[in-house]
Amino acid sequence: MNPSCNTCEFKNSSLFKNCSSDELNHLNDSKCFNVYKKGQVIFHEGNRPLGLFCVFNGKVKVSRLGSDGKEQVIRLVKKGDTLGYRSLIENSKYSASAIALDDTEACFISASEFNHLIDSNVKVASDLMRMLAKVLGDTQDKLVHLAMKPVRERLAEALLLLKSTYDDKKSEHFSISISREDLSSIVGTAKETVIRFLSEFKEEGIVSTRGSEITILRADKLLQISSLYD
Amino acid sequence: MNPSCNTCEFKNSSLFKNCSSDELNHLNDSKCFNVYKKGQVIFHEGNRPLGLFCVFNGKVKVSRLGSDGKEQVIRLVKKGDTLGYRSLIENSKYSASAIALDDTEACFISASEFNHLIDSNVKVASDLMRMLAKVLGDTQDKLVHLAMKPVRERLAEALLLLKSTYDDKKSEHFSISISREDLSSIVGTAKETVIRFLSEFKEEGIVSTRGSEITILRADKLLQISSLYD
DNA sequence: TACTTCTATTGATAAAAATCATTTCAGTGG
DNA sequence: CCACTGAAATGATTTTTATCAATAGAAGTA
Repeated sequence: MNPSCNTCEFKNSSLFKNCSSDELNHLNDSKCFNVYKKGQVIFHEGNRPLGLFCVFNGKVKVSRLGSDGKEQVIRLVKKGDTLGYRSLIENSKYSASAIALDDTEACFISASEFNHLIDSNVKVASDLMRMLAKVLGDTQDKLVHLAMKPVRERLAEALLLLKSTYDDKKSEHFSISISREDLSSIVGTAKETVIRFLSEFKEEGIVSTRGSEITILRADKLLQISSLYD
Repeated sequence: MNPSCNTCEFKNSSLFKNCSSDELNHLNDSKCFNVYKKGQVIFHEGNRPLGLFCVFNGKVKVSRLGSDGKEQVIRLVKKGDTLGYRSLIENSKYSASAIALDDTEACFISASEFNHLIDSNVKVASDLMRMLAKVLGDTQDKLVHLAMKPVRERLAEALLLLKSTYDDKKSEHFSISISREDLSSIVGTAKETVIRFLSEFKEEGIVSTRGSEITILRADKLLQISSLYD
């Protein structure tokens, strides 16, 4: 159950891929394995970070809440991803919350452990820097698309993002169970608006739904729709 | 005219504040001082970065263009700021263009020089990392506000951003000459929409305009307007 | 099974913003 | 100084999206 860093599935792909065996053992001794139920808060906006999370399994949304209760998803996190490093680096409070979209397991690594690691292993530090640069680029993309694309195209893009993030190629068509509320928070629009365009997609045979589960039948068409403005 | 790194105004505040005198001399020998006219492109979306820019004077917008010709400003850059580092770190093409909003002077530092510096001086690397984290945070803020706030509030925010970025406290009221087109690209809306709300602000005595010059008379009111939803 | 509750869906309407058209204004060059 | 040009400003209209209201459907529970 509690995975060991030295045999972890993500040993060669995570932020810690350039750690030595010793460093991994050390991480393993100090880390703390946590389980979160769907909907549970992993960390909360405004709190001070005590360390970072390495997601072992599940799905997580990083999002911010407006005073009117509206939510905007900033990032989707999947297994193997690191979570909560930005505030840690900046030494500031969390500016967003992380909430499990599914039952999720994550290892917690303390701030001191993490800081020690990036101070002592230049490769990890430079991987971290590249990761930051990549996430910054992704966020800029989001910003530009939010400003320039209409909802229909952003919805197509969001569905493709869900697919590219969470598809583990186990079945012919990618399916995901996601509330319309969450989906609208990714797209940056109202729940009803998402539902309407989703219904359009259904009529066009691009997706199908059963309850809250959405199945993508024609990713090619979604790609076409999403990139009308690119 | 051509400033020396060792006596540069931004020696103690730039990304290079933790360089040794030797390192600064080395930077100085290899750097290249450039002058850009207002409206001139400093680097262009899609090109490969050859180095980074350290802005010595002027104002720069970093923005992306949609296929429909619409522009979205991602970041405003002022003197003392570094420009074009994200693509360099990611080793990818520029995802946005940098365009001078005013006559601008900037020093160009080659990629190899820069990479050598961050490999050899851990402090510079960690400052760079913190800078990335900060810019990422700012971009996430932008994203959330774009998704949640109506135009009137985003315009108030944009005016405050211009003030906080470019005000050098030389006069009682901050003034800036900016085209309505550029302003609307910062806010993420249409030119006419910006003009309408700007007219409202004028009627309310919050700003005044003369041609393309905007003067902020009541920053406090702008703050109030911009944070209705925070 | 019947009931309860939550969520998805659809419809009607209102609000916000974009677009198109026109007029006014400021700066530029003869 | 005046004509010219491009940008700012305003008005009218359309499009897009949000909001409010009601219905239908799924999932869990007694």
